[in-house]
Amino acid sequence: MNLEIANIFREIAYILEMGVTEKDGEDQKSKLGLIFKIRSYKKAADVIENLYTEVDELYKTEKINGLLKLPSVGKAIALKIEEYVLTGKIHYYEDLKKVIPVNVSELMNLEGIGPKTIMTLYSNLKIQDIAELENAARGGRIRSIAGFSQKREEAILKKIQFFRKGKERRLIGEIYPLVKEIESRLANVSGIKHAVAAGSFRRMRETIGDVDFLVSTSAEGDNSTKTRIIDYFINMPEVREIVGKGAAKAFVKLKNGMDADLLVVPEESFGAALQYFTGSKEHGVAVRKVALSRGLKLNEWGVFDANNSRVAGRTEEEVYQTLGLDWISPEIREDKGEIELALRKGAHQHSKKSSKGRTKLPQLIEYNDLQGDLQVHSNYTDGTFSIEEMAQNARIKFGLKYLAITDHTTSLKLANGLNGQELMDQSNRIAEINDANKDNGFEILSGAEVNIQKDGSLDIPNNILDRLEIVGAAIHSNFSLPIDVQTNRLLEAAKNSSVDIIFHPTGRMINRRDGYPVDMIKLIETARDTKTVLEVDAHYNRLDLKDEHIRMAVENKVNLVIDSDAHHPLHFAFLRFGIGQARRGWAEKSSILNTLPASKLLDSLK
DNA sequence: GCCGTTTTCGGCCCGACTGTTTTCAGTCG
Repeated sequence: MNLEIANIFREIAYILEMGVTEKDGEDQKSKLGLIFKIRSYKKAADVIENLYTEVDELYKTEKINGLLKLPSVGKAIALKIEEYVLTGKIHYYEDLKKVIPVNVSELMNLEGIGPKTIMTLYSNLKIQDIAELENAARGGRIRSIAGFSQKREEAILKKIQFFRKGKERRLIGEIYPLVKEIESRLANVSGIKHAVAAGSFRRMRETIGDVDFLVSTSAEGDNSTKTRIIDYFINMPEVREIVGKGAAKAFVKLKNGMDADLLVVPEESFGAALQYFTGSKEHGVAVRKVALSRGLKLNEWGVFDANNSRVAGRTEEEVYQTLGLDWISPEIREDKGEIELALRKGAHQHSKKSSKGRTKLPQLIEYNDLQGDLQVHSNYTDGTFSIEEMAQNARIKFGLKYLAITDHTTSLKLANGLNGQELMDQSNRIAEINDANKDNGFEILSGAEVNIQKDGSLDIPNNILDRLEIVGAAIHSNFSLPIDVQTNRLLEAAKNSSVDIIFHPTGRMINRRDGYPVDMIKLIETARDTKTVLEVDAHYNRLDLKDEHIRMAVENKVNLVIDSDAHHPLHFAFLRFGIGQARRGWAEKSSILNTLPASKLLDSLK
């Protein structure tokens, strides 16, 4: 429901935007009014898309007043939401569609095509969607429109190609090594002082659309240095195509299909540029508003006072501080309450953005806070290495103090799941290994990743499970049951006295499948009441829980763990992505049990 | 169309690049 409404509001905004400059007769003032009306619809769309609760639920309990409490939702938009909830339609939108029957949302997917271009294409050639645009371009009809050239026509065909290929966002784990490699190479180019991959990469988002490299140079005004840096960037071996370049910027397409940008700034602007290019867009907009409210202006070159002289910009800390804000970790820069909490006392009070009783920014878990890993697989099942090899790598290469071997259980035939007797044998083997390595300060815990069956029962009896130290339960089958049945399976598992942790609670695979439907509020409440731990699976194609669920769990005082789900010794590196995910969910060290030493961790389980 | 310890009117985030209608509108992040 929320996504449908958000899409309608966004489409309304685009259609209004298509007509803005057409109103020649109208004065500048009403034109401006329309621009801000458009912005209002877009803002409302963003808010509704990101809501925790469905608007029809909200409407059911609080009627129109509930809608009006949402930020960027006023009377006109609330009435339209109400209309959609009650009738499934918004007649204002239907009417606009009658006048301009164009699939704007689809055409907007083409890079470089915006509302104005879409309007021109429609009024000249009656083009309504990408298929018709492609036909017109192939037939050479685009170039006949005033202001369009053959070059533009070819560019459009190219953009359609890119769209067709699927501009899928990359999983952060897939591109992490390459981005880090480019980042460190840039840092070593002479003339560059700092080099950072900013954007969603720095915010540790699950998926990355493009990478923004930011570098600073001490040689201010020295254009030859900047040119040399830009030349270095566009000539890197990873570059397939140069999309564009200016005096201080360059855009390229990498051989792996990903877009990458470079921005070169002087050292005294580095902090402001880093703030700007880290985003998110919403966070940046909100921070610039804070600047305005204090009579300052913020852009990528610095913070400027009323006389337009720079008062900050060298470091990010300095930028935030000058605006009266505490420095905010990149992972939570989403304008979801962090700015209100970062405001130093005295400023603001009434905000529609809630942060559930918080008065300060969270002290996020740090990237070196984990002491152990509680979901690790060995060659007893579908892992590729022995228990000893996994343990040795965790200890020596990744600095961990303990891990739990949690191989699959019997009903997971694909993974050669262990039965009760085999689990006991493995547990004895683990005891032997621990005995033989008493002095290395590392402990292997016995465990299992038990299957939750269709009715919520487990495929290993409790009297066996109770002899293991870590029991994780997970769903691996029957994904398409309805939400109430699926949720009940998980609730039954959580209520099981032998189950310590629910592994990868939603079962999703990013970019591949959505996961089974779960009533996450019920699961979180049950986890809280039964002292069951929820896992943040750190494998970059899972990252399960999602950030908003982590935040809900933390607010409800549910304990979490971050596990690599390692099937190979190198997979312990995935823990970084799980920590990033936990940080994006506002998790503090105290919420994550495997930041504790093994003995205290075991004491904290049910 | 939304918003408000400068509140019911008059504001609303900002700059770079592109292509071309050579002075700026359109698009993007």
